[in-house]
Amino acid sequence: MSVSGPAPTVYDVAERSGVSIATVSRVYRNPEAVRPETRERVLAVARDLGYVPSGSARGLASRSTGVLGLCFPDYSDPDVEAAAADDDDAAMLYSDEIIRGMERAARRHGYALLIAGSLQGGSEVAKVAGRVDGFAVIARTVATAELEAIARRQPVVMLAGPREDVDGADHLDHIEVANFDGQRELTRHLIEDHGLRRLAYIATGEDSPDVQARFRGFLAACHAAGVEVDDEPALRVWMTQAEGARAADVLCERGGELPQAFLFANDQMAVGALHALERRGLRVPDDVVVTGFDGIPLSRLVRPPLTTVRQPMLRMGEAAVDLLVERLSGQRTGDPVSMMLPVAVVPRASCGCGEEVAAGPGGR
Amino acid sequence: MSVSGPAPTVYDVAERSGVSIATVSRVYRNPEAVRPETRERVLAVARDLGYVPSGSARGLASRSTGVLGLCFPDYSDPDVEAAAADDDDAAMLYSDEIIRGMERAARRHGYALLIAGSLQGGSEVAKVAGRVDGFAVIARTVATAELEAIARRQPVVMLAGPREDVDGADHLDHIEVANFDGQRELTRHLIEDHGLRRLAYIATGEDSPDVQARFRGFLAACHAAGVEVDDEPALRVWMTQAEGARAADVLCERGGELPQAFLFANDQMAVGALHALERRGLRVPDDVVVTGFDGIPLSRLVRPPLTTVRQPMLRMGEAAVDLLVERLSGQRTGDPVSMMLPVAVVPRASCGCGEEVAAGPGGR
DNA sequence: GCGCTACCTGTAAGCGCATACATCACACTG
DNA sequence: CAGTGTGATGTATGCGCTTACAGGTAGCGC
Repeated sequence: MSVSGPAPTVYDVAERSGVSIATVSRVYRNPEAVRPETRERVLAVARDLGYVPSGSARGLASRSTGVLGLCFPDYSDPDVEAAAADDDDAAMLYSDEIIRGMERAARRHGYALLIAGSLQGGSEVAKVAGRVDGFAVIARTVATAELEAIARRQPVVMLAGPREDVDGADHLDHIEVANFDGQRELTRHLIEDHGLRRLAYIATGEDSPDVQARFRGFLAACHAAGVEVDDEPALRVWMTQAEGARAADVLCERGGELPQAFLFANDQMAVGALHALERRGLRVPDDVVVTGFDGIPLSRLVRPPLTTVRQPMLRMGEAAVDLLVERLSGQRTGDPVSMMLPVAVVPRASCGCGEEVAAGPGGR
Repeated sequence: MSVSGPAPTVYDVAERSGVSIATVSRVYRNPEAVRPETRERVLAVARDLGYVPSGSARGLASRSTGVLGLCFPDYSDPDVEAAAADDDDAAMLYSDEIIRGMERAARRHGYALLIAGSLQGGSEVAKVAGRVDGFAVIARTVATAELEAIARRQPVVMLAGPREDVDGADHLDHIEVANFDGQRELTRHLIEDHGLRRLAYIATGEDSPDVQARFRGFLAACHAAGVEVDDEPALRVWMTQAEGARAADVLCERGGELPQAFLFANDQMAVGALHALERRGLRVPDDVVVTGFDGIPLSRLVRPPLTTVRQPMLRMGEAAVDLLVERLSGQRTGDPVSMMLPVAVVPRASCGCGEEVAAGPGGR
């Protein structure tokens, strides 16, 4: 009933099917090179021995693993019991979407995906780097210097984060999202198309480069339109729904004129604010406009549907795999590339735009 | 700029730091066994050589990889371009949550996670099985016979699916969710606490064992309460929002008395139905009660908040890792276990229950 | 000063597979 | 019938590391 003895190897299969280990190996790696009847015989033996080729041995011998990797940060509560019970946390994360994008793309290219999160920049990199042919790292998960050293010997692509992070890194490919452009465009939309001028930007406490870029995009649009704004966000809170609700409360109770619009640095906060405003009896968008950033699925489902900027996270995962595969296949060998994925402003009811996008789930 | 030569090995590090390869190895595997100054010297050399131990070689030599695996089905549109643009599909999937649960739990135990999806039961199992110390498989991804053969040599746990699937499998551990109990309990709630008797169950087209169990739970509750129902679901549609909306429309237009409640086999369909009913001017829960199943995050965010049954997907991932680790550490060696995770009915406004749970995101 | 122990380091033998190369059988060609 | 090519298989080596086991050195008590 329990695990029975050591796993069978090529030697076992070879012996029992009366061939050499080379032939067994060929049955798996290069089946056409083996006579059909031999092949069948070997496979039959393998099957009833429960033989599975050792990935480690194969990796060693062939100098490639057939696996791509991803290192991502996990900011979650270390106490997983709590995290599991936490609704807010159960929403789809940034990284989940990248994982899915990468896994699908990797599979298309015949690779599997090895993932390893890290809490405080632990050295899971080494664990990953050593067992994959190439890997992606979400920005700020691993020190750039360490990555650069590894990237000298194996393809590495950095995801998100600003380009400056990879300046001076001669080997890191880089993919980022047009945070700046997206927030600027959304802000421009509010100013020009909706005629708003009193705007409050709510950023996050962590100094995420992405959030910084978004805020700069916001500033740029304001300056371009001659709208007065502070050089600092109106508020900084954590990027959760609860905190977004709190932010809305704070801004409402802060003296002076109520802003015409709350621009949140992500959707989660914006959704929280929507609820807080509803409780206060303020109507969105009539009394105040609310916008988010990310384009998470529920941004479309809240009432009113949330105007936001859609980030192509799945695409980012795919693009990462593409870059890695290009390097691995030798199609590309030169200097590192730095690509920027476009984002799309998604105007919905929370900024006063038509209901057409909010019509419902049927409207694909 | 490009990848420069072969990766450095223990030999390179050993040579340049004037020690033997055994010492280099010990620096990584058993640092206390090496004199501190030696250790530092080796690490320094390793660092500036960009040395990373080869996972394959280590795996071969030590007969363990430090990696756990997960095989899951991916029903998504093979055309990823389309899938990426598809909102419905961008919702958090079943598997995403399991992946996250497993990754976190694996990390706590010092393992990384290797994931491989499969479209039509391709043999990604072999790819995974060969490179991990143990792995989990979501039901119906891989033929049970094949799994059983592998499970003779390495811990394997089957996730979800009915217990019958692992009957006769002497080596497969098994984790399932109390689908039957959950749906029965929810149904009982509608019948007894809300006094409803005309219930319509909407199942899915695929004959998922989980959905079947849910339907049986529904039937059991009806029979127990003496409520008349067909032996077949009122309708079978795909498990998407769009299809849920369509289902609601069909049921509304079907002649005869309108059911008092629509019980959907999952949340996605129920959310779709909510929108469809709103369009038709029907009020939930006053005109008709709607319930879902799964407890996905957006079930709490739609209006009205959706009564549902919460499935502990993160827990399932954790439990899978726990089982694997127990086997690997030799803490457990006997017959396979089959555990059932409890679910919780979450009564919310869509069945007429209090608004307290729907108060907002702040209410943790 | 001797033997003993404790600690550190080196030696060497694989781990299971891929693969270049050698071998062999078997047509075919001329 | 020797000569030559072709396809199937075997032989042998090494991939980079872990890990007994075997030294070697220094400290200790007597």
